[in-house]
Amino acid sequence: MRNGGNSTIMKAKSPIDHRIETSELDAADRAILRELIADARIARAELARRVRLSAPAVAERVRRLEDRGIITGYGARIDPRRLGYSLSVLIRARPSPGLMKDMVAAIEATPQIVKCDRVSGEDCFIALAHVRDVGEMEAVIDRLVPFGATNSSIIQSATVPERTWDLVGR
Amino acid sequence: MRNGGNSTIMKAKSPIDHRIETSELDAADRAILRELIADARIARAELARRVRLSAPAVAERVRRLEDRGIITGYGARIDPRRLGYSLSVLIRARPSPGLMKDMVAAIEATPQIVKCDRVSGEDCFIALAHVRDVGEMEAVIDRLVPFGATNSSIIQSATVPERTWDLVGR
DNA sequence: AGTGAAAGATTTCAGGC
DNA sequence: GCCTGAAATCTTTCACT
Repeated sequence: MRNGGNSTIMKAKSPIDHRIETSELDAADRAILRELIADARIARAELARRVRLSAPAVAERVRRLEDRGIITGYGARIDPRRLGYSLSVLIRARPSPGLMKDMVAAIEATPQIVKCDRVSGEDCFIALAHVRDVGEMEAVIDRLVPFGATNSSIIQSATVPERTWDLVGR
Repeated sequence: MRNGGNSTIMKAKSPIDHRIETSELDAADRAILRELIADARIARAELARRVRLSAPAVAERVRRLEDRGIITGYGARIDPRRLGYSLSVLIRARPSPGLMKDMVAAIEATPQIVKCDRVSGEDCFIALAHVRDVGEMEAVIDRLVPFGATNSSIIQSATVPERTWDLVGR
């Protein structure tokens, strides 16, 4: 036991200090996760160098992270702007009584909506749509309007641009 | 010119039918994008088989998609639940007059917030936070409260679970 | 631009600690 | 659970179409 001995489960001190402790993961696993979140296509050999293990050891750990469901997959990140989608919109939606199903169907049938969460609170859904222009935005919204109230916010910039790795901790 | 000849730029017919045409991208590029969005770690050789090109041709196309800024990177997808973050929360926030900077600082300093967009409309920010429990959620919200109004929605499920590939079209 | 083949890396599989 | 070393596979480069 060389690296895995100290399954560091730190105790939180203040409510906010819940230390982003990743139960069951040792420092090597966390390092691997951080590297793979930042660059999924890194070579195993290079990854091994960075976390100071051998290539087979890293491969085995990655496999276990996948098996345990911690890593769910690997994806290319694309820039919707470069594909001609110059506007990104967050749409909050609350279906009218009895029209929930229809609104869900409309959301699913609208390809510009690339993600939609069901949420608690005053809204029911929060959807993310990428559209080519204001006209297309209007068209997307008009698809939902028959089934309830909507509230749209155009995304102006990313104040915090994706930093999932912070969840992993050191 | 064998595959790249017909840069299919289809004309949209109805506002919603903006056919998700990916200007300048031919069918092979789009197929490559879809495959890489779905699985970034696919071997070039396998990718080549699927889009029916040779490995060097695919490698060259991928390189150009990266250079053109269409592919911005590759990342491992992780499941926050499996890391102990059992609650995901969308927090809308509107800073009080003059406290915008402070609120941004608070957002940036809160690692549970893994993403935050500046938006138009009645809110200013929409942040995504992963927290371990209700107590930690409260702690995160309490960090923002001094600087303005907030409105939290717990994510219950994913009505549409990430389908960026739909932007790419066929 | 794409193909096919060769050289260089990488990943995987043994066996041992 | 990890390491070293060898075999299989993949990636990259280069000459040619």
